[in-house]
Amino acid sequence: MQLGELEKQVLQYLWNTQEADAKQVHAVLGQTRGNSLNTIQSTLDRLFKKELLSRTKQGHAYYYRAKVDRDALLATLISNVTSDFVTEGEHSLIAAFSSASSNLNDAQLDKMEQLIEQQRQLRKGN
Amino acid sequence: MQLGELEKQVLQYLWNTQEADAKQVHAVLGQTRGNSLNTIQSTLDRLFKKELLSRTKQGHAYYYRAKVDRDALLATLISNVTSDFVTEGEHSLIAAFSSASSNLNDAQLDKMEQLIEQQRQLRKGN
DNA sequence: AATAAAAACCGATTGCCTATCGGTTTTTAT
DNA sequence: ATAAAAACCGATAGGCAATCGGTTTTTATT
Repeated sequence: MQLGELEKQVLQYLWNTQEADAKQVHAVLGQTRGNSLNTIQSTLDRLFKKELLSRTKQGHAYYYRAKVDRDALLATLISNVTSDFVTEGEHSLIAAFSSASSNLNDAQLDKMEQLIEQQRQLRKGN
Repeated sequence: MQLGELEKQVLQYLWNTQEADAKQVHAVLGQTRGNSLNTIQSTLDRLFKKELLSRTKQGHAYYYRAKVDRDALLATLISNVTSDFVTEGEHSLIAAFSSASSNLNDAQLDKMEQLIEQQRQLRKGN
């Protein structure tokens, strides 16, 4: 799944704003970029079809919300872009990590371990 | 940088084969896919221009080699696809992991930790 | 050097996707 | 019933991978 520039900006905006209709998005992004309201509408619709946004009709207009949070999107994008290079049964995030771990600094390595430990704790109860 | 299906296959092939000319690649990939030699040539050239392959003329034909290994490519791809969403100093893998860790099983969690430890060991020497 | 064969190079086409809007239809509110 | 708002439809442009035909350049042979 390929994301264009405007699509990314719309996502960013909705992560901050929770909910917005085309008009609002246009007021903020379309204005500065010089897009028409229609362009914003199309973009919202495209993101909706990609299942990245959800929408509900409130009164007259659709109100859009991010359906995935940033981290989940990152995980999806990473998975998409790496999956063809990862062998069956291997989790793409793990493969990705083993590919890129040398690019992490010590603090990031610590952070990573911390997240693992945290996840383990969560499981103890179940 | 967007990679197409054939481009990915060519890269995979060259990671295994070290070096090959268009004819060889065609014999292996083009044959089964039903591509012409020209198509393979174009693809090799495109990958060359993307700096993913290097080439040298040996005798008559160009011989291509992967210029980046799989891990480096994955790191680049991940960076490309996520860079617009991460702030300076942040690493997308960590963000992605914190979102996806709950989808990993215990063994995968162990594996992950193992990779971290391994990376730490690598650093001790430097 | 002349010629044939091989490989590289060029240019065009198709298909897919984002961006962009104009114009039309549908919905909603007054 | 009408006007305003929003949604929907369809079309165009631009970018990139895939695909090749055809031409030029290079290499090897006689």
